[in-house]
Amino acid sequence: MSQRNTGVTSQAVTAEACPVQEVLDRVSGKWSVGILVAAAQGPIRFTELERAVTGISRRMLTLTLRNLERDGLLTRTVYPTVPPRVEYEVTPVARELYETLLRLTDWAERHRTTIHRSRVAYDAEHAAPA
Amino acid sequence: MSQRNTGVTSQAVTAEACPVQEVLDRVSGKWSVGILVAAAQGPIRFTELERAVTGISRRMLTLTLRNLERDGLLTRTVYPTVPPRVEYEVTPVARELYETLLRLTDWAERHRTTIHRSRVAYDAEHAAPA
DNA sequence: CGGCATCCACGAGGATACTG
DNA sequence: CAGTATCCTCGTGGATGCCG
Repeated sequence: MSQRNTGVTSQAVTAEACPVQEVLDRVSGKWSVGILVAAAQGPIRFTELERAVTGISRRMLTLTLRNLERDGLLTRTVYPTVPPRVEYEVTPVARELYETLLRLTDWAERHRTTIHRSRVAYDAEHAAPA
Repeated sequence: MSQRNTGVTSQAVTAEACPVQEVLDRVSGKWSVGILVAAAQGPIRFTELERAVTGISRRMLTLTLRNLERDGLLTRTVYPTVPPRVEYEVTPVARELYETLLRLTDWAERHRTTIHRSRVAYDAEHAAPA
């Protein structure tokens, strides 16, 4: 997820998969969702985001913020005060996305243990053939 | 286990984001969804998948397949016939995931033009300050 | 047919430092 | 405070070749 997406390898995966892929590409990048979630609570400042999204670097925060803004998922408001103050806020579109993301969360939570068990079983069967 | 992991880089982003991130990580990798969609139609063979998921390499197909199988999203059935025959089939859990993925598709389609316009506007305003 | 192993290219993203 | 710029690492995934 860079400002200049040179590697747009996403082509026609499957007729039905295209739109999904599109969303996934937009939401991917490991930080987008975190930022979206943090901003979903209400207007939030740059530094606040930096602290809210654990582990993100200044660079990636800026980059991801720009992308989200570009896609119309976040609005950027600059207050020309002496200590600069910038606030980010999710748009209605992003809020809708957030809602559907919640479905995914739900799915993840419901099957978390099942998946985990599946992994353990798989690993046991494939890493310890003895 | 000298293989490289396709896209399982789960981390702690934000308390609320964790589960989402977990799903996203599992579904990311650019091929998982395509494979899931192709397999959702019913049992499908390796070569069929290779053709169904446009642009995927043999390597990535195998890798992603393994990950999906490991997570219990796909079942792998080997028929010990003379020309080897392996069939992959989505599990109920994966089918549920597929359903929620459809919500995302819906979101993407509903806001596709909006987002596209937002991008154009953003680019116009930021790349051509004149 | 259905893989796995190897080599390699590229770009996402971390660390660090500087600025308005 | 809110970025921007630069360097560098390393994971992701493409290409190719061999094997059961």
